[in-house]
Amino acid sequence: MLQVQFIRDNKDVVLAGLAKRNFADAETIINDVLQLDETRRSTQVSLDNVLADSNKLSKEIGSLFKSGEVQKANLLKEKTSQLKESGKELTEQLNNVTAKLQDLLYQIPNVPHASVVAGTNEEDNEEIFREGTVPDLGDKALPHWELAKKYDIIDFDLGAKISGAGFPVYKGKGARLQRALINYFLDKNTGAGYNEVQVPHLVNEASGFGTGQLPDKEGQMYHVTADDLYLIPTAEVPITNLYRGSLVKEADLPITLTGYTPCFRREAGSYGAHVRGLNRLHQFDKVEIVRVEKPENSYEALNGMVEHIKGILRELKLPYRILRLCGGDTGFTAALTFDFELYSTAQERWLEISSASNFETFQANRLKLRYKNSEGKNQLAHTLNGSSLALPRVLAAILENYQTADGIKIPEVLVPYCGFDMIN
RNA sequence: GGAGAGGUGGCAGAGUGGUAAUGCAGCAGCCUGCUAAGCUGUCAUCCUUCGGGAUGCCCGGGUUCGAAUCCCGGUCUCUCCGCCA
Repeated sequence: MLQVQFIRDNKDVVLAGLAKRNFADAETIINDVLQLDETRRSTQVSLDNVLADSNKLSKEIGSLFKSGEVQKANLLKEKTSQLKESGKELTEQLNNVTAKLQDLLYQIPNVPHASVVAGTNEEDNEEIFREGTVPDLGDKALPHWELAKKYDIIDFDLGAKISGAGFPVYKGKGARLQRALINYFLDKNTGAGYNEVQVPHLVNEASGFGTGQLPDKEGQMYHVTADDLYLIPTAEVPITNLYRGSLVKEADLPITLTGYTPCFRREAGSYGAHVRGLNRLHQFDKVEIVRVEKPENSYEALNGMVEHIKGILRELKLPYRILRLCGGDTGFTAALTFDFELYSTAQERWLEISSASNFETFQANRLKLRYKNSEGKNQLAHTLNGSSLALPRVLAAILENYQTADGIKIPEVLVPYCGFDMIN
């Protein structure tokens, strides 16, 4: 959520930023926000004055009672009723205007970073880096869902039986490879200084609000209505919310965390060939990294995260590219996002496997995540996160890119984690 | 699931109807020479015409001239019992 003060002071910047996202009616909404803010402030001044008068009277009445002047006190009491009335009215007005303002603020996405280009969808994203070689598999290359069947390592039908489509069952070496990937990713992250955490997979409403999944992405999360909890769509939610409402010491920054969780997404509205196999699931595993940073360090930190993820993909020897998302494709809460995509040789398409973002103060403002700066003042921190990595598509890419006539080779770095070097 | 206790600033911790003590930590300044201490101010949020004003004691209502304090509802934590991996 943007800060009203920021909008007030940087209206042009905000409008220009929202334009890069093709955010409809930006001008109207921003003007409404400013208008409501003004009304809010003037209403508050009026209310404050009424309350001040009322407080003054109360004090007088109090001291009159103390000195035994009951009659005078009772006379003053009558005067308070009118103040009470207008106080009530003004309070109602204030609540009203504040709620409206809040509603509007919740609808405004983050202002993109200066480096983000305008654009409407993924076609406008900029490729900024590419590395690794695409293996030549000839025309006998199988897509991962066929490989999974051939070697009996992932069973989509079984998953469909016990849960539904999009809930695969990993078996044998497939299950072991999953576990290997999780451990490998976590080791890479902790090796880079991230502190490992294990967090709940169900979160309350406040947490959903804190990181921005609620209210607008309500339909994407599984909602356990009996207890009013949500299954997490990403570890970002519980991990970032660890610091909701916190005032951290400057010396404790940066806070760097990593955690493995399953992720649950309803993916309402998804269909077609692009959701086959592991491409899009309702439940998948992911290892996440999260950082809380001082504002002046957050972009350097984002670059550090990008470099870190690059390192992992290099070790896995998978062909990948990095995109800087355009305004229209950048998530609601992010200011700058880099997507990592692996090349799926058999499907001949790029698969997103990581997204690293800087949210600046957008989440922190909702989370009330502040730190005491060097002047002793409380200041909103910057939050960042990235996947390192999302498992299913990495697995898909490994299966497809490492397939041979004899079976699927295991990438070297994963062999110690798997305990085997071939799936056949 | 049943019973009880509790939720006060960054932290600790008073306050049971008259308008949030105190300590520690942080920040600024002053002073002092001895392993850092002392003193002063500041130290939640909003508004402000920069004089101040308002709000704030888990959340939402209510009673009252006046609520951290009393009442009702909710929520969370802790303890005990029950159930149980």
